[in-house]
Amino acid sequence: MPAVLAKMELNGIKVDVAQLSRLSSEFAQRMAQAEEEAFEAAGTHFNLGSPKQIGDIIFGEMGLPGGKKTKTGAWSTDASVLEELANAGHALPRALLTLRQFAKLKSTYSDALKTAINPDTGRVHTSFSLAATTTGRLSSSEPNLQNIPIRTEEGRLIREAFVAEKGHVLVAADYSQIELRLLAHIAGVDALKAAFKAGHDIHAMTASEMFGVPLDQMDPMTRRKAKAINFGIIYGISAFGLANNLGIKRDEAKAYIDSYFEKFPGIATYMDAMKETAREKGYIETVFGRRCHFPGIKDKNPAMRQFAERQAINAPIQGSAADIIRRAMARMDAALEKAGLKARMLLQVHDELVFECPQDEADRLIPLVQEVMGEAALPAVSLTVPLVVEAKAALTWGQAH
DNA sequence: TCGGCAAGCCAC
DNA sequence: AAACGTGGCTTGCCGA
Repeated sequence: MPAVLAKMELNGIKVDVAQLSRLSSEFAQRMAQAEEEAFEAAGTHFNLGSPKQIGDIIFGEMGLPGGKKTKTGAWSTDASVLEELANAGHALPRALLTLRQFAKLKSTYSDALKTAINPDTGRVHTSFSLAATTTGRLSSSEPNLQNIPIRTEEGRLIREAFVAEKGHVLVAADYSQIELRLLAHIAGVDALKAAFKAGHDIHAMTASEMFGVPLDQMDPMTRRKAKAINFGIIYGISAFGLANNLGIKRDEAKAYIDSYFEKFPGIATYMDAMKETAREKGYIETVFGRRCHFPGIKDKNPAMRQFAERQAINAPIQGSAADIIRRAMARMDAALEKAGLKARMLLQVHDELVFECPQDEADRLIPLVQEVMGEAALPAVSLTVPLVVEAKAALTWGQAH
């Protein structure tokens, strides 16, 4: 296994070539159909892959209500813009969304993964960079296996093409809500810590606190709003960003954020503390004391400074999570060997580890992995929230979730 | 033909 | 003035 200073290569993962080929054909057909519908709706032929031409047609010739502009001043034609127009009943934006979806899946995944197969091993070997991110996360490239689709039904088919060797299974083990748990620990938010200790649905609980809806009457939309806010908090939220994300007015977003800070006052204190630390020291620390530096925190440009402030809010959380899973990975091979397991660690996806093992080994592998990952902060740090690791074995990566 | 930027989009 | 964190890949487009 080649290993150089800044990169490491793990074992590689098997992909089902025939399945990828079937998907490429399927996606090509769906693209062709969407192209036909797009040209029909536009009443003219143009380059459907060119955002600029799309903008000219939709907002120029067709005169549909334009929304956002890109930073160069062109009409934005991104998914949120097209989605709004499609929902208003316009055929061209709907066709373009479909076309974009399948073009993405085909070019970036089903086609590219086939060419990434190493002929010697018959497997796909990514490269993990160890020092490429500001927070201490790994990154993955050539090919990137940390952004394999999962959120849509069609995209999930790509993940189903990652398979175990004959007689083996894949085991996916992921930390449940690790960043929110770390936020609760680092910021010392008792209400959040209590919820995690009790094993409650954290987004539902947040929604209940903020909107005064009893847990047993929680509706999906209210929970969704709370979920977006929870993520926003981790990212150094702004009313503008939340409004954009949820498709609501800025006033409404601001009211949500104010309400959140009122219910969980420890959060605002935490955010201010991180900004101040970054300003005074130039860096923040993860729970293990690893430092992340933010030179932009003193920039004369306010936008640069504010960006650095949001980074300083996010980095202790994201960085601590990166530390924890790295500690688990560092201990994993020895733990597997000690337990007499043949399992191999194949991939890391920020809060998830993927293993391959003989079929009859999975029942022993799963509790071991859960223990190593769950205890990974110890003995250096004793977290005040539990770390929960969900793990499942299956024949494909998609089914292991 | 090549490199780089912009736009867009996939993941956590 | 800008506007929610961390990445990588693909296409279109423009200039060398």
